Amino acid sequence: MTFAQFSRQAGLSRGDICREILASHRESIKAKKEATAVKNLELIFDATLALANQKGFQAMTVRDLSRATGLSMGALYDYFTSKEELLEMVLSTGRRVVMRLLEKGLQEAEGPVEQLRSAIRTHLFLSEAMQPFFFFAYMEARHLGEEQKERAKQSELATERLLAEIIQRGVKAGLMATADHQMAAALIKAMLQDWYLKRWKYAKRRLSVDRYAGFVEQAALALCLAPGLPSPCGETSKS
Amino acid sequence: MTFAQFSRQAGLSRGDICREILASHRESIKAKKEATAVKNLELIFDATLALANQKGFQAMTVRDLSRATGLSMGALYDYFTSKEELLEMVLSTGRRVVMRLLEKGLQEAEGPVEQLRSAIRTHLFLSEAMQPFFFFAYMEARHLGEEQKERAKQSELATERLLAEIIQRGVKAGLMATADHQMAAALIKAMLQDWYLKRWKYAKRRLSVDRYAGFVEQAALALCLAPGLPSPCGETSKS
DNA sequence: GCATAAAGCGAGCGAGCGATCGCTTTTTAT
DNA sequence: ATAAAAAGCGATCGCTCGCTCGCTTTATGC
Repeated sequence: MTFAQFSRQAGLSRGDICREILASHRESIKAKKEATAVKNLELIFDATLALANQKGFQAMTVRDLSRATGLSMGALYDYFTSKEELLEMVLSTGRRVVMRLLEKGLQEAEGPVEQLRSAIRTHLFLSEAMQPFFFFAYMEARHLGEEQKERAKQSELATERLLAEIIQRGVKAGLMATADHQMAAALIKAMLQDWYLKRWKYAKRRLSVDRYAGFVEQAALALCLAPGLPSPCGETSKS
Repeated sequence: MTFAQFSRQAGLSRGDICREILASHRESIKAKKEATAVKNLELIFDATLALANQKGFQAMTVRDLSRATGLSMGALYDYFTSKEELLEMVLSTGRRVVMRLLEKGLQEAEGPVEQLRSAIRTHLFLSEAMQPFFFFAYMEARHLGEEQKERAKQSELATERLLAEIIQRGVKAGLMATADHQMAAALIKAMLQDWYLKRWKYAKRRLSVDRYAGFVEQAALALCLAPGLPSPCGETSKS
């Protein structure tokens, strides 16, 4: 699977996402006509991600947002009740879309090794297609309230667990060998996240997400398949 | 080398660091007596890192800092001329200390494999000893002015290059095999950074930095020594 | 074409920010 | 004990922020 193939089948247009936001915040959004509401929500969300990723959500002012969208202060507040709610809208909607696509992309592979490859590619392609959102969610998570911050941490742990369980199945099937499947998953996750956190670095090197995915796959398999290396926690591998 | 050994020999007390800050900003700091200045600089820097890592530097107010340090607004401004200068003071001093210790820690290993191990451990132990600073520098880098932001990027690339050069020497010596030493270095760096970025996760698991270092070492060697895997960029390994 | 609803506007509000400075308290030296 | 120097203080300033609301403009239905 390449990124081009993934993009074609994922079908995550901004319009669809904004329609979803509209549906889940119908009562607090003043606009009555769907076409108008979706058009402005697209403007607002694009501008929010662009501005916040450049200078941080706290440093971004609602007046900045007004300038970037072409909407007045008053018009903006027809779509959210406070700046904090805007943050929460972006994050909760994004998280929902990501979770849906991640689970969908994983059901199709069979065998632990293929599942690991699939999980790596799906995660990378998703973070490529929604890079501004992924970066935003990572950097702004600590500015959230306690319950929202907890959800962000749970989201991180959930994707790590997903990787760990694949590796655990691989070990049980005798296809993989690692001293600690949770730790292996954590290291793989760190490599996956580097793609959207260090975009500037990889963009400068003209490295495509397909090639990056290839490297991470190779590294992950070297890590999980490697036999006989001394285990750092005192046990040897289980194979 | 363990973290305990590293801590003993590194000798980076807060007092020493603050004395260094004082020396490099002597003209703009109003306090005349060194003892007083160092004591207050310690208060200010500790509180700044704690507050900024909890809510972000932008969201932290100088009044928060006043409350946390027990110093008045006026007294604080005897130690920096603006909130922005405070940010720059913390980052530039931290960067200087880190660079000095990193280079010092690396001169003592011989042979590419031992140098790679040493680089991994030194980086991890340093980020453990100065975790608040590392986290701060990572998260606040984009709030800096353009020239400071450029220095932060250069710093990131410098440590990556350091790893890449070790791997390149290992390949030339026939001890390592990888399709792309720069990419291998980038992935190792991502694993190193995860330690101070996801502190909450590893703390909850009661994972020591020594054990984490063992895992990363194992992963890095699996990545660099792995023979015969198909290269994702179309060439086979050079060995 | 007109009445009504929907959408959009932006000056203005109070709050809280970074930063200042004339004054008081503490320390030091004689 | 006293004068000078150093350190510490916090009310106050100008400014910008998030947010509001009465008004204008645009779209819709008959």
